[in-house]
Amino acid sequence: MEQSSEPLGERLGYLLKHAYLRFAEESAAALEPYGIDGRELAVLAVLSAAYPLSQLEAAGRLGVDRTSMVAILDTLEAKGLVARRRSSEDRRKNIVELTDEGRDRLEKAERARDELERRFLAPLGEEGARSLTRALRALATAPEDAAPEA
Amino acid sequence: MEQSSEPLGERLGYLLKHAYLRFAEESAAALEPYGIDGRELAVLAVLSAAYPLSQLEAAGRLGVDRTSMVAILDTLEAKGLVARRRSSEDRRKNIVELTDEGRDRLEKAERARDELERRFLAPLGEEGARSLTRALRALATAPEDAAPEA
DNA sequence: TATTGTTATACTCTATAACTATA
DNA sequence: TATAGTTATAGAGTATAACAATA
Repeated sequence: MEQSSEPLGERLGYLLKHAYLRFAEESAAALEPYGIDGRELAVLAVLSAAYPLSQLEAAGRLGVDRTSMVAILDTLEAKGLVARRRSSEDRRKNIVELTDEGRDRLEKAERARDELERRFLAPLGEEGARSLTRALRALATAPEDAAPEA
Repeated sequence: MEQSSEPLGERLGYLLKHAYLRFAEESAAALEPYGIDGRELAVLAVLSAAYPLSQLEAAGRLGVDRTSMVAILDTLEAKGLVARRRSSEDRRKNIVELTDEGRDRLEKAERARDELERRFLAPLGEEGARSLTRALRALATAPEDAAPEA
């Protein structure tokens, strides 16, 4: 008597997890030459905004909590890619800014990430890649949070 | 000067991770009434095969290592859903089988998982859901591993 | 010697609580 | 009192090494 369910490798949970894990693996490899990981790259990108951000603001935009942000910034600061300075307006706040090297690293690593995304999605074809991104966007956000697009 | 990269919420890594996390969250909620998690359900499903499996064989089919399998089976055995017995042919091996209650639980939890998958993918429509599954299947397996379908 | 199950250990990620300095 | 940054701690999850029984 065979089980009625599909093979394990077809289950949605398995597929989502392994698609993510495989991307994470390739992402680590693609960013390795730049000495940062995906999370650090996201922080650098956030900090490249038009106006300077505090640690808490940066954390809020990335959906990480402030204690994690401390650790990430410690690492990035040790690498010389960001600099903290006390806000003169509110001395509780740290303003975090990219160093020149941080800006340079961001630009190069972003190119590598972009190239990786293209390579990773290549097997799907152009229309398939667009369709996947659209679907993931719909699924990644809980229905309650979903803001109707303008 | 605005950054050239897309918003963080559009990055492939972010989308894959959060789509997975959201499914994992809903999956936990959907299975909660049955007293098992997704991993335990997968083990039960594997053990419902036509012929009995050893711990190592079960671990191999799920891609978990044998030390993790020990812990999962400890839990499932404590819940009365599986039973271990020494193989009489090779006394190093544990044959693991579903109990009657395990079989019953598997059936009910599988229905809940199936229902969850449908509900989770509903926003995509029927064709969108099929297309996503197809894409994830292509991405979840590394190109080298990809076996051409018969 | 190699394999199966087991235990112990370590390492990463993340979440929580508590401390400090400032407001 | 509340907020921003920090530190310490604990909890999942996973990987590695070593051990006992058996082959």
